[in-house]
Amino acid sequence: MDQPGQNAAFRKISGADLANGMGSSLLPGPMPGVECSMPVHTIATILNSQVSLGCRITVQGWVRTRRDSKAGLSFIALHDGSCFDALQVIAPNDLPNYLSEVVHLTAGCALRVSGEVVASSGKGQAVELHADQIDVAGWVEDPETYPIAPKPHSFEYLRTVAHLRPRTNSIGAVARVRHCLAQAIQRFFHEQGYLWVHTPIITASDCEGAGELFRVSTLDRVNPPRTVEGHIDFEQDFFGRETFLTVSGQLNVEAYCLALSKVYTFGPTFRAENSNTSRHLAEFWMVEPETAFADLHANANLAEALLKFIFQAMLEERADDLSFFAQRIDKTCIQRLEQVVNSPFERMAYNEAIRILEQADRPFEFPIQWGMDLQSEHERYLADDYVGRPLILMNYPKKIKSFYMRLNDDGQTVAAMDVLAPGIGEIIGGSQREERLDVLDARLDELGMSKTAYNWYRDLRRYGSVPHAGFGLGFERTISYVTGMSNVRDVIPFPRTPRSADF
RNA sequence: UCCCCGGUAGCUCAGUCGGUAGAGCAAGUGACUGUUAAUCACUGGGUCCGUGGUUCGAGUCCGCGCCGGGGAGCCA
Repeated sequence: MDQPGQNAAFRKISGADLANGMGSSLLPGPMPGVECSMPVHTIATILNSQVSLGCRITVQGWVRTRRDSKAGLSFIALHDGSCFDALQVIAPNDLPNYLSEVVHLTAGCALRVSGEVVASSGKGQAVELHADQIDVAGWVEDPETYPIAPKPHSFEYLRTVAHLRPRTNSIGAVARVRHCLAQAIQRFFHEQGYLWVHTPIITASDCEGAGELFRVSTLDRVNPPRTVEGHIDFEQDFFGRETFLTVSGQLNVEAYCLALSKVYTFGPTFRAENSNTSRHLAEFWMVEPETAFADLHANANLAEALLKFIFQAMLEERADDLSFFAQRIDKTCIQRLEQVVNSPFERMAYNEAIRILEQADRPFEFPIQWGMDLQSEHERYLADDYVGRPLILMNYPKKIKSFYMRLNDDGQTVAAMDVLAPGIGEIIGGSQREERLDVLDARLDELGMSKTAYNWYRDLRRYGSVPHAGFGLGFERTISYVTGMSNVRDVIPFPRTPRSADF
């Protein structure tokens, strides 16, 4: 109802706000100089009973389905993305545009609807909106070829219409889950006293060792400048040297770690690997905390606490979307999250893992041998079958791990760790870093890597070096694990993979 | 990049022995209905991924290419 004072509880909306997509926000408090006749509500607030029955309100969104009844009304399922469920709008046939517009609405049409919130006399919902005004903001020009029909689509097909797939139940739910997880990650680190460090996207380091790099260049592609030897002369490139998109913020964030103690990065990373699997993207997001005065065990504890915190947030904040995933995508996804939150992660040394694999009553394609890198089949056996919950594997042979990982006293293993999630595999890879300059240099020499290229990194070991540790959490793999969506291409808005950068 | 499988209506798929195209859903129209994956009837809808070949004749068989899926490697 338009009682004085009620509007004040909600931010008033202007046309400019609507154009900016702010119309459905529910920020409290008035905005000076902005006038509007009626508050605009998100569907979430209505379905959460935050709006009293009898209130006259406006909602805005897109039609999911329309059903007509000869009782003199139509039912419109209206969706605005604020929650999983659609709002049922009752459109009585005495609306002035009922015959001319309402009965022709199809999936995807954009509407502004005003009316009264009433108790539903149907079964599927508690409340509905009895419309007294329906404005069609945008029609679907050819309903027959509208790519998102009100029916199940394959995810493979939806990738070909990535600009419209967020209108589906699944991808919309993924978007809310992704946001919720991102917020929970930031909240966790903030509450733990970690600083978010914005490490560079462009890097000159061509041997971070984590994968193939994308080159960043402004040189003429057809006739690039050449050196006298005939090589491309990157001296004339934008940065005066060869540069790439980063594959990891780790080395840079270590510098801030050794000044601010507790730091993390959260941003996109890029790998030009020709990987064609359900777990790899050329552009993906990664969370990389780095903690000073921390050893591998503190690092593992942080990884476990982080995952438990964000999964708990999921259970509390996105129950609607989770129940959809449990119903349609992966029956076990909710109990899996509850189990992870409530039970300790298993910790296991690489040596022990090898012993267990040797004794497994199952043949492996790759025979078990100390010193080998664990294959997918081995990780799967350990995490899925032997342990059955998240598993932290630690202390791998140095030969299969990166140069910056701290050498253990046995001289054979390094303080590395992988967190393996059942059904997904590795979602976290991390280590305690080598803080001793002489040991680090020996490793660089051993691997034939240039010490001068790493001078600034070596400086950190020269000036007030301390033990420190960190890890990388694959954000898309985490979303996959939470939702049961089996392909990471379906948990990032616009996936980039080999031979595919559409949209 | 390697191995295996697939590409037919807007979508999901069937298509026998090589003989010229089918279903469900979606869409349109109508009937019915406080409906909710509504139901029922009718109607429209096809570059059978592309290309070359075999054949009297190719959705079907063969070569090459492109795209997609599953697995592997790389990794997060």
